[in-house]
Amino acid sequence: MKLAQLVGQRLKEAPREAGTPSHVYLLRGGYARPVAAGIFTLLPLARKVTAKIEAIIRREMNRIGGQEVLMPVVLPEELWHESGRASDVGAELLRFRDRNDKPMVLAMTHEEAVCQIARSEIFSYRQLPCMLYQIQRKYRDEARPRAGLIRVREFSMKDAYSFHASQEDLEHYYQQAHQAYERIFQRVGLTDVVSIQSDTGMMGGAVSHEFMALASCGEDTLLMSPDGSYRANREVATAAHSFSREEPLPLEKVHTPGKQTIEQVAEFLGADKQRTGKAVFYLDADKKLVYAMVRGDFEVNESKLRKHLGTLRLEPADEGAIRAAGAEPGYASPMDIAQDKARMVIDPSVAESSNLIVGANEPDYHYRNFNYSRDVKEAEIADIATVRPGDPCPVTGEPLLEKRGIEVGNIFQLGEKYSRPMQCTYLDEQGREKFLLMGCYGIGVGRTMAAVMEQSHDDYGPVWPMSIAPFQVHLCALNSRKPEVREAADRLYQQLQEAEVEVIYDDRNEKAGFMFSDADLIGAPLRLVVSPKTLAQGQVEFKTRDGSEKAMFEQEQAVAEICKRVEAALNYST
RNA sequence: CGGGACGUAGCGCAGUCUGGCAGCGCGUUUGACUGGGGGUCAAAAGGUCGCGAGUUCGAAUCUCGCCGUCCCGACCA
Repeated sequence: MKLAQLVGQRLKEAPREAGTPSHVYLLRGGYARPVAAGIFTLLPLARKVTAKIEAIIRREMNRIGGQEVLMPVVLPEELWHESGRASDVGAELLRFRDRNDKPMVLAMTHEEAVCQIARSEIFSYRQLPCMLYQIQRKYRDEARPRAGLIRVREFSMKDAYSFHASQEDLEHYYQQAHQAYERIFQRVGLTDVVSIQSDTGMMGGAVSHEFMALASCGEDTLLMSPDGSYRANREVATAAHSFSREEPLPLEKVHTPGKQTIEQVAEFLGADKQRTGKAVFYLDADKKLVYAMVRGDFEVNESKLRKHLGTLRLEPADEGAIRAAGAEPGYASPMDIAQDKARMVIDPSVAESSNLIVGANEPDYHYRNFNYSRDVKEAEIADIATVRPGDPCPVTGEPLLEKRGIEVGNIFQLGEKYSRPMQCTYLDEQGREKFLLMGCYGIGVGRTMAAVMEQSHDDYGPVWPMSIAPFQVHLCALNSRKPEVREAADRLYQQLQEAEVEVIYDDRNEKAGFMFSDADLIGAPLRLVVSPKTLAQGQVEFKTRDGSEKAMFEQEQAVAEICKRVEAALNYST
């Protein structure tokens, strides 16, 4: 391919909307163009990269017995009613009607569709286990797309679904999938990927892991022990706190005029925030009030709370709802909540501490010396506190580190979550009808490309690993109007093509710096430069994009060297 | 959905406060020179100033409404 004909202009300056490195280089390098918020066209460079990522995914899915299928993007909404998710998910699911006024949706994932196949095609334990996968587009009507291809509304995803006759078999396969994912991310060149415990969220199921590419622009927050033995999404992370108990002192009502926040109360009473209790009110999916309480120096973790409550939605409660349960906003007391009007969930940081300052349930008053076991009759105790960096690791006890990550993949043990409502059954050896046990496994393709860019770039552009580079070699002919340069470069171009090396050839009559800048933005791992200077020595210049190597070769040697390196880099073995 | 910023040529921006010919740099086209990190000179093409109303002799500029994009938060397999 000649660079002059490559569609996708390189830009000297980044468009204003681009913030993160991958977003900047996707736009500057001519990889992708925005069509609407969170909706992109992939230009040839990006499509070459994603095609290579997809090929790697296919190989690894096939290796663990995957069978590729292709399910539709447009699905009847009734399928989503069958699974029960039509009412669980909100506006992210784009719903519309077809010409016959039939309610339809754009698939945001394909559990329902694959269940429909499973129940019509899988009848016997003899067919199990099996796994179906596809690489297909998904649409999620995200409230806030961001960071280029990292969070988009329409995207390409590899999604896989496995079916099993037993929990043991599901768990065994889950391990295989986990290993396949590690191979995939290694092969695409992601250097910092960790699998972490995660929230199952709307997918449901018992066990799940997220694969996180560590990157500062990542939107997920991870907590890790320094030795890496504990890794969890902040949504589920726990800490091994120890709380000190003291002899309970008598309750004492104190005047705290106008002091509503923890900061104000603690400062006014000259106490540490650790000596206070913080009340936070929510409304669950049924609009029932939830009273959540953590120690004053903690924050309520809504993911953990949601999971504990078994609800998919939580919203902050307004003052009216709080008052309706007999609580005073700003001065809420855990002792005066009408039990039938609110669910009270108390974090161990409160339940296991002594003599805390809490609200007195009337304006401008707090209590000192609140003790959960003495002062509260009925409440649920659950870990609902957000873990902070520095908190003690639940495994090693060391201070936890906080990192940011891009979720490039995830795997779930779904069990019967979908097979039961959708009636996906098979007959076991005894002829009994049973529900299929399912696992599901996703990888975001475009997001993976962006994550590689985030992890592998310099000030001039992406530095692609050979395995997914849009081109393997960038050939520059400097001063190409000189016949000897053109002749030598043309010959190199031809030889490389004949050797089936993927080469981008820049024979434009441009200044060296201009051409090098374009080459940096395209990011091919190897570069050859032909110029009057190199030809004076009968040679061409060889460079690696990462700057680690530079050498002069005779032409034939150069071709041989390139072939050798391309082959070596792609010859992946496990 | 809450808060903030922005919308003028393909990209980056000035002009808007204080109404009066639509500008600059880069990129693109043509030619010459140049030749190892976005070069120089000359010429050229390229605009419903986000959209719609209104005020005015006159609106990119003032007023009202709408749309879009980005950032922070909420939300999110």
